[in-house]
Amino acid sequence: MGKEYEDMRDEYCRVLWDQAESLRFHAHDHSKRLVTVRALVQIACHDDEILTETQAGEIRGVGESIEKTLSKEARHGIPTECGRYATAALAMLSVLYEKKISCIKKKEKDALVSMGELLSKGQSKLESFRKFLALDLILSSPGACTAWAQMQPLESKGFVKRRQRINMEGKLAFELTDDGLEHVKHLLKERIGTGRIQKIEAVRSWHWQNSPFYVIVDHREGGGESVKLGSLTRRLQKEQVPFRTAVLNTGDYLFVRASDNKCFDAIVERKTAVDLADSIRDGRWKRQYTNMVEALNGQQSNHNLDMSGLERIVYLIEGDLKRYVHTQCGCGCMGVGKCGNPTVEKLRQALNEKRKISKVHVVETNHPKATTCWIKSTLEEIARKNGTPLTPTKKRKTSDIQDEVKVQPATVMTPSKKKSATCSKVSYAQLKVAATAWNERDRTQLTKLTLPVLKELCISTGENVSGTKAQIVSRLLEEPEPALLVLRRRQGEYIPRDRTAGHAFLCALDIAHRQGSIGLTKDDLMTRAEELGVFAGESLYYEVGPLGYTGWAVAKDLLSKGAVPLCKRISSSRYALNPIAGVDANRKFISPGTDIAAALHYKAHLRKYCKCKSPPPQTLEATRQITLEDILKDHPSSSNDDKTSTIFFKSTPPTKTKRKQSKGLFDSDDDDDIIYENTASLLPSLPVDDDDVIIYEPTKAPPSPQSISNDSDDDILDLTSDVDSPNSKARRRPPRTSNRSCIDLTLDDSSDSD
DNA sequence: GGACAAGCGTACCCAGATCA
DNA sequence: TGATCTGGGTACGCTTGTCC
Repeated sequence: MGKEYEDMRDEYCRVLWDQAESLRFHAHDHSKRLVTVRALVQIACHDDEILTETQAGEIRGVGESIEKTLSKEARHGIPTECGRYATAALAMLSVLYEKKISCIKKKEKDALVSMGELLSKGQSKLESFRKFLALDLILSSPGACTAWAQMQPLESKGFVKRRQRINMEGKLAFELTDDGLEHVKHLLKERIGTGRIQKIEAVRSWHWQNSPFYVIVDHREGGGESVKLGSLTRRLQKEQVPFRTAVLNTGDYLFVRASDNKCFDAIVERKTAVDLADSIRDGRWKRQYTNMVEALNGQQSNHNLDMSGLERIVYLIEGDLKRYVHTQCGCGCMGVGKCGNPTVEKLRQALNEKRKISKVHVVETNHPKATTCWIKSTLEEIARKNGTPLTPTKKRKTSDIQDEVKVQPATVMTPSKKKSATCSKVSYAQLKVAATAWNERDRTQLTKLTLPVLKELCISTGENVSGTKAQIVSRLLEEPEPALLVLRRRQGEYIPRDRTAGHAFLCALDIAHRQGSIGLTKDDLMTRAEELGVFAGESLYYEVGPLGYTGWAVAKDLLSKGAVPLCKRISSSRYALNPIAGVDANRKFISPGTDIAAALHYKAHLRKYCKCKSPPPQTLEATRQITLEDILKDHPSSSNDDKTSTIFFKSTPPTKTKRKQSKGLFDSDDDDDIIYENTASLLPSLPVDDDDVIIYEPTKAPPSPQSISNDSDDDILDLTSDVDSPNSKARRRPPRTSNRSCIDLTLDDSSDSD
């Protein structure tokens, strides 16, 4: 039996409420108080149990200082009053929820609750020692009431809408939004006080006896408080990933075949940002690496496990390093996690050093959820490659059911937005003929095909299906897209269209990223994107209307669209690719912006849009073009067991990828491989025949980077390049905002004007 | 089976409002 | 004052139905 823990959400909210109250009397603490209340509401509305301050600290809006307050002030064993809520946020949501439900039942449209009613009813649902101030006091001084202050974050979260109603008490009325309704339904039921402590058991295993493959989790990960109390094991359980915990000498996770205890694919070391900094500081980083190398070489064993199937080491880095920079010491050390720890730059340097090593992969995720999804997809892929797909719906043992908290039903894989992608009317045989003609670049054969077949082929290869037959055939004869872009489109995730401003920005950022820049300013990005020639319009600076169009409007989409935005602002004035992977609403793994940008940039070179001389290396998994095998394997009627359009994430061992040359175990590779090595293992790959060797046939081989240019890493954009551009008409010279020339593109970031 | 048009959805872009 | 946010318009691409 695992140790029992306590859900601390209510207690943390009490602590933050008290802190917000104490800040009420100091005008200069106003913003600090707002932050505290916002954090309080975030914790109050959090879906899952929060067992530790570390877990609380993972929540958006809960920073380091609040985390510290929680660890100092929170006490265990305080039950919430029976039938009451510990926070005003939940009490008010409960009032609005009841009103909304009654309106839905009565088929009334207006579910508004007046401010006065909200206060009085909310008070009755709140723990007895908490009070809303009187309505007139709140109206005269809205910030005075900490209970009422919790309404604003609820509005910001989109749970509640505020309306002006002159005839209602307080002249304001509130309504639960549809989003809010969906979210609070279970939350309110679960969080109402029972007068006793809710105990939660640490999850130690799930269904591993019944599965052909399972994950072994180091028991310190599975149950250790310092590493977030097995939040990951509960997530594994939620995702129906079979696992058990055990003491591992090396690594945190292993993928094991049940029949013979053989480990497959990777030995995984998970590190949070702070843990990474700590381990570098105290020497564990080197020690653990040496141990893992020995394990990989068969010089070390873990209990009865057969380690011969291990092919690589994976570092799973969880969380944004920058978020944990310690500034409170005031000494200027800027250490991650605590004073004296290495800085973000040092950590990045350490990770980049690991990326240079073949057989070592660094995967960055933004959240334990993304980490879980990576583990799940890797295990699925291992099982699939070894001919025994996971069957998570096997009959459960009673003991397992007892161990369970709440297991969500198996998530349905994201269906394609396009109907035709999943509801193919084209038979496998027809598609095979079409794909073969496509593979051989045979225009005559392609022209003989029917339009539906050609359109199906377009979908499989990621091309648009519109246009006449001749247009479609011509489109299909272009260089194939990188497989990663085809996958992302099918996931319904945002990709800027070809030759738009967004496409150009990502190409420019890709170059900067590979040159080691820590980000580009708006001006710099505009200038570089313009000079690439990727943008099909006259100019990104084209002046239209009183304000003048700068093409910059699309930047907001790059920063916001999709489950994992492609870009991020790294400071108030600098933009960079998002290096961190994540998951979408259906818990499918989403590749990071760095990979998508590399794929788009590579495509721009394949199709001769881009004039630069620094194309992404052909050796990257992100630039792997879609192949005949990919298309056929993905057809619902292919021989594959999986009849859906599910695309697994292949964990391609370096020895089997199309690397030009492997210099041997743990030797540094060419610099070309450095940047993208990190997520190569994550990149999706349509199931491939036989032994997964990816071979480009000479007839369809993409132009090598060398053929496009024989550049070195520090090459510059050669705008005198004789690459034929379809957009070869004279381009308007962008208005210069600085003295930067194209040569500036080679400058390292330190030289960037800001 | 192919071509075409209408209707619809989405990405892109514009322009005014708001924020820092 | 410059940057960002946001709502609305436009163009493009996709789906579906119809006609040849």
